[in-house]
Amino acid sequence: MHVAADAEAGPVRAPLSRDRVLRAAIGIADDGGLAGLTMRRLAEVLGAEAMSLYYHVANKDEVLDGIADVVAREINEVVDALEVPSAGAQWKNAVRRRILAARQVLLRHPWAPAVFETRTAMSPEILVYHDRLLGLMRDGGFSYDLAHHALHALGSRALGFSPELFDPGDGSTGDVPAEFADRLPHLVGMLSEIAHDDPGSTLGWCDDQTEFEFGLDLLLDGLDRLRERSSS
Amino acid sequence: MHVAADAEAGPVRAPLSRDRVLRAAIGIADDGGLAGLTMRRLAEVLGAEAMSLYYHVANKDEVLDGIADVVAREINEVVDALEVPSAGAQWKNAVRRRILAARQVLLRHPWAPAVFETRTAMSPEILVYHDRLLGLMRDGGFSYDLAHHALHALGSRALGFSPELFDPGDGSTGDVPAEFADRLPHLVGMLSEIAHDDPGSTLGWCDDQTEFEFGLDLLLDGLDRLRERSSS
DNA sequence: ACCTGAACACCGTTCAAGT
DNA sequence: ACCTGAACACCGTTCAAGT
Repeated sequence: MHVAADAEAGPVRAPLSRDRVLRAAIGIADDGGLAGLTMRRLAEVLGAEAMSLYYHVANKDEVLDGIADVVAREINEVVDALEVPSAGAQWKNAVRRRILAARQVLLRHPWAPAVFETRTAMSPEILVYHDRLLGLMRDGGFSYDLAHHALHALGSRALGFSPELFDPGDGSTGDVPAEFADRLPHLVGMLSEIAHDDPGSTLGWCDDQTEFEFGLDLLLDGLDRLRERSSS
Repeated sequence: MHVAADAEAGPVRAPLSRDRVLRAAIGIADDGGLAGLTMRRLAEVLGAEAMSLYYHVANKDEVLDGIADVVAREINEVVDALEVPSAGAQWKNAVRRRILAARQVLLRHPWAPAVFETRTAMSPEILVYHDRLLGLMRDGGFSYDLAHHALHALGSRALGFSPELFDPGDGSTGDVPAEFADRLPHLVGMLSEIAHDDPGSTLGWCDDQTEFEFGLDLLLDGLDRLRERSSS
């Protein structure tokens, strides 16, 4: 009787924990974006009241710190499984492979770059990630000084993303050529040529992956040249 | 009498306008950062009620679009005053000077990069800025295809900023070396060497301007090499 | 130890109403 | 045409209270 009554009140919800809170938060962000991640919605998904979260997490900022760290751990697990030789001139390929692998993880969590950028405290896992990247550069013969500059130069590209400030070829610029043709001659010229080169695409289509790799290789090639110069 | 009564009610406030709203918004952001920019605070500064703003501006997003565009116009005014030769090999210096001038404007509006990054619609002034940048590359002999890649590779660096995902040398990493020394050997090694090279500074101090220029020159040098290769 | 209800101090925004 | 008061539907968070 008592047992039946308990059952009627619903199955006893698994107790909350910091870990369950963070996993639920990632699920919400993956499904509906960062805007949907509120403390109230988070509690709802967990079958609890919003105020219960504060027993396991200090505030929303700690939730954001936490999910950034979980994603960074996921990245570290993936890149640590990579086995790429990194001695001498091979450093560049090793770093490149690592960064592109990290990028694949981030593509599964499109909200993560925005969270990384708002964090002020360093996630422990992101520190580990950069430490390993530094290690690969050291294998290539980088001084700490050059490696330090390199980390700054790569910036978020080191983690596999590159915030698109504006997409010079997205629809918003492509569909007003007539109006701005005389005021934006080079932009219009560029976009029409891109459309011509790739007639099947919508005007101004850009391949994110191609552009990411172009910028990454530009930086890695430049760094490799500086490495050669400094070691000779 | 009537006049005195009116005077007692306070001087008649200048009427609102879209322009006054945007200027006030920039003032708030300059003084207290983006977090302080709320519709209610904005109205208060203007001596009006929050709801009055909606007669001049559709919503807060339009305020953010607007102040981004005003800053971009300020940048365009500064860089258009530059007179730097850009023909042939001189393109690189012209682009470099332009970008560093844009950066100086952004340093006066530290909140602006964050706003640029959240805008989805392109600001007309930012389109103009990039159109001129494309023009300089064309002067240097770039194909539209290479110039297009170049804009993607530069990303926000074209506008004079580079979001610091993490500062490998800021205080938060510098003051836990003992605890993480074994887990982060390269990071700790790098930071201690930087501290040694610059004993007067706090551990891990980084010169933003120096790092910005390092990354920028790495990209520009790489692009120049591609330009030479393609034109030969 | 873990969870909750009620309440507070904020947001952006709508809508009907004032001049 | 321009501005406002009252109100709505949200936020994150505190605090005293429940088990």
